[in-house]
Amino acid sequence: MGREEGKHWETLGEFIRAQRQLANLSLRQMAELAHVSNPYLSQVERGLYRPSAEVLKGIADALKLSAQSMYARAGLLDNQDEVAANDVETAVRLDPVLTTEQKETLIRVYWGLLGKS
Amino acid sequence: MGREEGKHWETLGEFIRAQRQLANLSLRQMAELAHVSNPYLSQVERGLYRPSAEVLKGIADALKLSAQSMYARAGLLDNQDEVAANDVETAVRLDPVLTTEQKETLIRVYWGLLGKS
DNA sequence: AGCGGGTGCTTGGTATACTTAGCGCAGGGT
DNA sequence: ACCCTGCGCTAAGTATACCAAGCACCCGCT
Repeated sequence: MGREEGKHWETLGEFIRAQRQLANLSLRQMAELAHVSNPYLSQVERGLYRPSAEVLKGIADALKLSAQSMYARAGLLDNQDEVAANDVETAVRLDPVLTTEQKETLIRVYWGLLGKS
Repeated sequence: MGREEGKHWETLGEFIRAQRQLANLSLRQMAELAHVSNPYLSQVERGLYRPSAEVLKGIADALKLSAQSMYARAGLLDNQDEVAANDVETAVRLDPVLTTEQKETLIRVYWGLLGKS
């Protein structure tokens, strides 16, 4: 009844699925990593269920991203400045693997996406 | 099977109860603030249940604590790798401006530069 | 004596998170 | 052809988070 929150959940599922495919993981592989069953993960990805925080953390671990960003995505962490203030640009510049030119192009792409010139 | 995690839950309940009494709130008062029933809050405080993240956030709000410290207390946030998470991927994922698809493409470009498939 | 309103706790039920077994389909070897 | 292995999804069940109603007790009032 009364519980009518935002629609974070649908987009959360899409987000998880996108990240999983980005990591080239199958449902079952990731389900095992996240310590959940594969059908359940499937339903979570399609927005049928809102996973508990434990599961969310497992998923975050499996995807190797911070639990914080997961919670933020799920709308469980409203305080946006609690989420680290690491912006894309500095992260790119700090990357130990990329060459300088690669960093430039990547940042250029980023700026392009932002619409900045 | 072997889901044998730490005993954060018992101490979490004690913690919540202590904070509640510190704020001079009765069970029912705080239950209303946290949008849960008072019997349930009672049981949470005595460690009978492990509350979901939503409830945890409600409690944190009611106690005017950061949800983050609540999750940390509940063992849902491994504080170690949270600090070190300034690689490019997570930075992109945390970006507040980009859309999900844009993040995907950007990460794909990044992976491409790295030579990973 | 009785009320009325406060406290925290127990009980029984409902909603939903989560699992195990199994379906149907696609691609690769024999 | 036929198996095998992998994919994602469905169906049906179990476990548990969560709630509404009510109990027992205490304290201040009349």
